[in-house]
Amino acid sequence: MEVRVRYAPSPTGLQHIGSVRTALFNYLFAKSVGGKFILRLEDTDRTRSSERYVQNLYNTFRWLGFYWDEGPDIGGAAGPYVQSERFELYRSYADELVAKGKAYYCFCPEERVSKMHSDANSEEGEGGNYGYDRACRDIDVAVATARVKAGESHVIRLKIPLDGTTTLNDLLLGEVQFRNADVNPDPVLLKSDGYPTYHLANVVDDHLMGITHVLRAQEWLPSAPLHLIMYSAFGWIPPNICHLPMVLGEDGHKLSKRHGATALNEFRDKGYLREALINYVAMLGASYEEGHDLFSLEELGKLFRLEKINKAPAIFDYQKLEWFNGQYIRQKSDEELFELVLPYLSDAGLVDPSPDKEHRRLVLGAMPLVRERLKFLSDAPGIMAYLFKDPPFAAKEEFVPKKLDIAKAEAILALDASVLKVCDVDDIPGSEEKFRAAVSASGFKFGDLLMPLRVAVTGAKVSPPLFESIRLLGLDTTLARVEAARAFLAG
RNA sequence: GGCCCCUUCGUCUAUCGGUUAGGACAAAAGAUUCUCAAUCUUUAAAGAGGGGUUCGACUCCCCUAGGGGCUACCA
Repeated sequence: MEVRVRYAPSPTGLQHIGSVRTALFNYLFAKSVGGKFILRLEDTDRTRSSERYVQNLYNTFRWLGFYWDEGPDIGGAAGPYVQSERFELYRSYADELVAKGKAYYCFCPEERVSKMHSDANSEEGEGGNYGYDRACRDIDVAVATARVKAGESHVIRLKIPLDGTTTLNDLLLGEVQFRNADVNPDPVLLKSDGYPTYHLANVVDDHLMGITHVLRAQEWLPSAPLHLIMYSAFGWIPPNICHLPMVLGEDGHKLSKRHGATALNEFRDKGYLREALINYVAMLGASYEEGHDLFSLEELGKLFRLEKINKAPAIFDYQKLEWFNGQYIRQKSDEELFELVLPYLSDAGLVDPSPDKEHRRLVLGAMPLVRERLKFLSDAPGIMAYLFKDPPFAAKEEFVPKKLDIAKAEAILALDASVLKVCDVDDIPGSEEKFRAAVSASGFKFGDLLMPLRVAVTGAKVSPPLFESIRLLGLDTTLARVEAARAFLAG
């Protein structure tokens, strides 16, 4: 039988690390067994769902580069893939459960129920289960049906068995037993607005869409028995279920905004590469081959094994992700990196979005100089600005090598200028040779000779390699900057 | 409070009863070097605690502790 898995987000927020991780694991699992990966939009929360988040979802996955085989935007045989478009379905299935005596109409005002919850939470509880008191469970069906027909506002609740146990055979966790008395007492299946809750919709749709494996985050574990009870109420065979370990922030809590960047578009804007993100996230809570840790999406799809996933939650480590990012940046060719970095340079106003020949030459030529200095693509404008405009000079002290003074720095600059004038700046070893010769003649150290020049040319004590930079800029620009710096120091 | 899950270096992990407990990130030191990076070498760093089972436990079982999640007409 063909394996079918789904990613079923609700468009109530931006795509973030946690949800993308679930999606990725589903995708990799599907790939590893030649199955299908399906997207289903769970937009049954009418107040929180928004089209904006749907677009964010599409954008995110287009950027990441792994996509579903069936989904709202590309269609498929099991559609529609948007739950609001399947609206009528859920009512009829909920009614079916009522007819079977597995669910019931509930007329309790929402305020009564929520008051019950808040009371239960404020009392320093003496134990037992909180939640709905099942007041409507035993209303005569005929009476209840009549009230519904009369138009009375109501919800439909699932009858959780009062005793017995429900056993989940989790693909990762193994057998997990729940006493039915501990399960959320009679959860709502159909809301008073006629929309299903997650519980109903996910069970109905997973069944109708032929989902064979449900991989979801471990935060869903407590509702697994409820879903199992529903499957058996319908008389359906439940899918295989696997609860994935959660991703936590540095403080050990569920990853959220306060941990820093968590939304995928933030990572993209910051200049993370999709390869790095995918590679890192895939390795969070799982292991593949020992010995190396750089894997492409394709390799991960081949190597993925459910059994290799860890049960314990994993802490999201931004530093390790940064390392992956550096690795992938360094793998890029000059041309590839050029394309990646260009949007950042143009956003910073350094180059035109479609740069002229001279700017292309500069940017492309700078790629070998900056490649291993970029942690993020967004570092590019800061590192490369001096290539496009004369640097502002911050402070005179910047020019001064250790143990020297401003007058010495100025003298060094004068010397540098004279050496530069006899250099062929395209000949880097040759130029360096000439400067080394000047070292012995002047008595300054090689580094001391270059520091003021570096600051004059690049505007900072930390920069890409000096001689390469000078070659890119050309002798005229370089000498002009040296003169400007001398004037600055003298002034 | 109740229920459930989890527990190897700071972090991500390897180990499927017998290993000097391995690797990666981060950290520290060194090499290299025109700065900063990158790179290379080296170092430090772990089986939560207590009981069992066993000839032998990180590995299996139990208890304790700790961490996490859930406990909605949100998903």
